Amino acid sequence: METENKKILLVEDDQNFGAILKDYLMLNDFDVILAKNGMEGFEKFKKDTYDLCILDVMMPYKDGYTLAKEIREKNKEVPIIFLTAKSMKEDVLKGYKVGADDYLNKPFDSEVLLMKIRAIIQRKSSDTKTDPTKFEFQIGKFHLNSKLRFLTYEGEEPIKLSPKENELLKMLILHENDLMPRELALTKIWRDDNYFTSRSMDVYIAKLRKYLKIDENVEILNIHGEGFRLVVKNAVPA
Amino acid sequence: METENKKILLVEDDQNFGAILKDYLMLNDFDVILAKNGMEGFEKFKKDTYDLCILDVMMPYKDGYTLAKEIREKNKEVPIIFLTAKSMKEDVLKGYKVGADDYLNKPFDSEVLLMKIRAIIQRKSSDTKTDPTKFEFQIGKFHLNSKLRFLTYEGEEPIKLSPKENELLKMLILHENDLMPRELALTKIWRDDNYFTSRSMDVYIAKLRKYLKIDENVEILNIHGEGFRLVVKNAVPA
DNA sequence: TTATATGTTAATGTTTGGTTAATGTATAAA
DNA sequence: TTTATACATTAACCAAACATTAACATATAA
Repeated sequence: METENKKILLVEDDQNFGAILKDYLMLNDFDVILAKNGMEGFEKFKKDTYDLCILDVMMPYKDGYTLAKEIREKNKEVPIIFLTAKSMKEDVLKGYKVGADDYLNKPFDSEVLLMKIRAIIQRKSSDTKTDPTKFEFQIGKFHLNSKLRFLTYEGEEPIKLSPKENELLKMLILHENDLMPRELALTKIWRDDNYFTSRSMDVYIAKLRKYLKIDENVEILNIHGEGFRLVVKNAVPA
Repeated sequence: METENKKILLVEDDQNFGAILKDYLMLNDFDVILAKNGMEGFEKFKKDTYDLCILDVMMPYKDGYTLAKEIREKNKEVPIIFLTAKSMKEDVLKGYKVGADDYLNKPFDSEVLLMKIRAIIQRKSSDTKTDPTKFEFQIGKFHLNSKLRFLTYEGEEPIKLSPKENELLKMLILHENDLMPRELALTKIWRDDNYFTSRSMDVYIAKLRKYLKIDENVEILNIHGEGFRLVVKNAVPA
């Protein structure tokens, strides 16, 4: 659908390698801006907002750590991954001190990089999600208005949700693709955690599953002994 | 590089042996502070910060376990290695319960000690690993999400892990290419060490091996009487 | 060799979850 | 006061997930 691709700032002085990596990432549905040194990287960083920065450590003019420090002054949130040929521990540590989110030694497996990128982006974007004033949510093709307690799907009739159904679904959405711990829902929504409230919650999960069944891309999974997880499979790109 | 040497607190009542060991460690680029009994050891521990403690178990005034307990009250992180002439199981267990990271029977091979020291220090201080908030791990081409409890490999369907499978695999990964002592897993994960929990653990090792079989570069080896070792062969360049 | 440790699969036991229906409870309409 | 209603809880039954134990084969160390 219309979901924007995540934007990555890639700073890499090896032009050859940089270009290959850029192409690879773009093939995997990221928007990539490539800078060929630290100076240029910082200029480009200031001119736009990014979901992730991938910085080579060893670069002329300005190394990756210095650049990272400058980036951190402007933005404390944006995830940073360092690429380095060194595997020496001191360097890794230095990176984390500067605020790295992860570290990758060259040569690296491109699959690994992709997974790290996805994991990091997901992690970051899910902790910025907790705005208590927000009451409208999109989940796959569903739309939840948690103030009016309506769940709508495409052209279908809106489904009216009971207070408990509503709160539970909202909490699941706030933890989209992540674990919503059983205990959390019970203490926040049921205000008690015992055998019966727990069974009650299971009954509500069943109700929600019934509502969500019309969209096969949305489902509530159980993580045995831990809680539930609302997963939304990727909407297929056009 | 300018990296500071790692600082080790060595507590050993046999003055002769203590001095030799101290020299040996210093020759290998560690800073070593030697204390000749538990009391003195604790005093020295309080006065400085250390990267590792090596404690003899049998000492006058205050034995190694008691000292370890005191150290743990002050500092839950610092790695501890016990040295002991005894190889009795109860003692080993007692050590792990007190929070030991490893165990070494006298007489021991000094090379072995060195390796253990290096492995432990790296494990602990490459701090992302100790960070309890970290739940994603890369192991060869596998990726473990220990929060959602699944193991993915390349494009394959994620494998769902049970709580025990998950914890055991995580512990193996934290000791990657190094020994994961049997007793450590049993005391931390099974919270008990007896014939049956030990057999149970073997069953879980078999399960994990089955999952990991798809990648021939990753395997779990047994070290007879000691524990297991997760080895990862050559990471392939991109 | 002999005792002990491990590998592995299957059987058994236990806990947790999925689901539907019955029951309880409050509120407001008839 | 009844009755309808919306909602929540409890009950009951079954299935799935998980953990342990058993059983037997094999390996290792002394």
